[in-house]
Amino acid sequence: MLIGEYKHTLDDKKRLSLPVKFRQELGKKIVVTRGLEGCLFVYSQKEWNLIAQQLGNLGMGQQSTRGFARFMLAGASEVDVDSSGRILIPDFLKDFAELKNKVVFAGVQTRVEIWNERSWDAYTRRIEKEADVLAEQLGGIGAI
Amino acid sequence: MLIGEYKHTLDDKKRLSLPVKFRQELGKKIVVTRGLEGCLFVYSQKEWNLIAQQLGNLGMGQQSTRGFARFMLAGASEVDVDSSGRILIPDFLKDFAELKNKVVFAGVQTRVEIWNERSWDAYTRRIEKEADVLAEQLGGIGAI
DNA sequence: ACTTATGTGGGACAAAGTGGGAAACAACGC
DNA sequence: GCGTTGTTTCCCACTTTGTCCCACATAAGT
Repeated sequence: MLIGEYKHTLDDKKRLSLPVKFRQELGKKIVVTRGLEGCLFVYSQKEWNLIAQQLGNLGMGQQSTRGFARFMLAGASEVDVDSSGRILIPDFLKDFAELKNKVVFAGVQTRVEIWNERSWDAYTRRIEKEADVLAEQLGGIGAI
Repeated sequence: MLIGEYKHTLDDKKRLSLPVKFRQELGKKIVVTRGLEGCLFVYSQKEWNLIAQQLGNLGMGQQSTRGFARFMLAGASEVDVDSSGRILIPDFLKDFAELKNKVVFAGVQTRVEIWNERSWDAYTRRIEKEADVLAEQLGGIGAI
């Protein structure tokens, strides 16, 4: 399971080293795509196949699902992990997520998210405040 | 069942020894996550899997559950217990809970909580004052 | 008082993360 | 065609952090 939070640096050559804890589970070929709330989603090849299949199953019927499928599929990029555990972030994804020198990796079970540091800090601060309320709601379904 | 209160020290290397009474029940691999009221939650691998599964079942459709899943999952860290019964607290969790040199372990049935000493003292003092009121509320449902 | 268990500290070593240079490659102008 | 420029890829090296191991101190039990 992919969990945890790590701060890494995106260097001038657009290289980004993956946290060691994620390397084994992600494998040598991974998929990076546009995510929600302005971050990037990272999947292992295997997980990506499942996601792609589910997006395909949504069908062509509705405009909104077509849009979401395009968002995820067209925004996807297959990248190799190099010998020192680093990946190259394509320009359009770097721009999309507004990645600067400092980025945050966040493991969320089946995927890893890549955030611009400032956005992540702002997001977590907001969620922290809401966490108590959310916990109460979820408590009702026995989650905690 | 995990019960009791223990004061331990977090050293310069961010090492923290677990109270002996908790070691057996928690096992060799444990999970530390962001908790509520500014403390950390500690679960055994087994307990954590139950929680992670329920969080996974929430799906990534809704914004609020996505937020809470990120809070709990990205806020989590799987840590090993070393040969002398110590764990390493990641930086972001140390910052989150504002842990200083002295911390408090509190056993709460299925989980252990880790508190900054001052927050714990303040929290318990507050709860003590409210205890009689809380007891009345709980008395109404036959708990006490 | 002696032995055992527990909590704490420090030093040595290994590994992770990061930066920079050299080689390979393509695009461009002269 | 040739050289220049800029980009990409690979490899090496440095710095910091994490990990392991051992030692000491205090407390508890015999």
